[in-house]
Amino acid sequence: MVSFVVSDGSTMPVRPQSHNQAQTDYPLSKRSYLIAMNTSKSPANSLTAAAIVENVIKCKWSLTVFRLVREGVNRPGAMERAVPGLTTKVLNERLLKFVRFGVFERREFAELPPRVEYSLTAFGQKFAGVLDAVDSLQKELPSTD
Amino acid sequence: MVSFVVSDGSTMPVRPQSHNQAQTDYPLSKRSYLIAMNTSKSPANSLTAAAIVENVIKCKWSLTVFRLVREGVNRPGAMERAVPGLTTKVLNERLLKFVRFGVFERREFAELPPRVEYSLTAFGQKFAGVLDAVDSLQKELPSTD
DNA sequence: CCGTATCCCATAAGATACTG
DNA sequence: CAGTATCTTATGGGATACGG
Repeated sequence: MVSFVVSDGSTMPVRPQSHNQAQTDYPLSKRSYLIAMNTSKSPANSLTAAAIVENVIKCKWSLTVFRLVREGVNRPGAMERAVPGLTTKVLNERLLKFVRFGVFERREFAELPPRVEYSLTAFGQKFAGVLDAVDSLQKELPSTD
Repeated sequence: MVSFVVSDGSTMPVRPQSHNQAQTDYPLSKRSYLIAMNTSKSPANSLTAAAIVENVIKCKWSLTVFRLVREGVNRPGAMERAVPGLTTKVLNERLLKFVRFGVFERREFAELPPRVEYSLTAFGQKFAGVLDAVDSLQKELPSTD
């Protein structure tokens, strides 16, 4: 009977599985699961969408900031005031990332006091599609009642 | 003329803006941007979809692991082998989170050597809609050629 | 108002070893 | 094979202060 060597030197008997596939027989090669997941600094056009979403979203506040801008709360000060807990530092980190990845656009007005507004780029509009998918997920959740 | 006090005690003259809105006049109240963003440990049914996505996605490997399972690479060993750089520890952390949030289902077979398979739950299928949105984003990216 | 810099703590994550 | 534990390093993020 086939046996399986355990780390301590002992063996475990092997009951063949249905298809009894060898350990090399897996449906998927390593492929390119990684190629995009890099946290590189390069702009959007050298990354996959998945990588952009990861880079941009994997932060506690990313979705919040995105929604704010999308809904018109587009001045840093307003955003900070609208969301208790959101700090200047983190907000700016997110804004920079969104801008760097071509999701947000930054417009500065030559006024005093200074005024800056962020808005979605054309690509950012598409990006919103992801959030819409998230929202539609909501409907699938068991009711919280 | 109205002036604006700078931190050093000096003042900056203020040129009124188009609508010259007061600083309290912002389009959005604080609302519930936060309510869902908690990193609570509770299962899916007490969280919003956005929170689930954040909790589950805000990891370097989450999207990768999700795709693996979705495409049928559903045994931990296979996943680890399929993705260079993915470690046991991180993989298990992600698998546990996915299971806890009801995205993955874990099936254990009473065999030797032990076999475990993960698969998408019904909710997980819906979750995939988010990834589809990500993939469709890909088409909107400037060509990398 | 907008943005940057620092210091400090919490969490993420890679490497490694080990149990069932 | 599947999973847990531990240790160390890297990164995230909150608070605060400051400069344009």
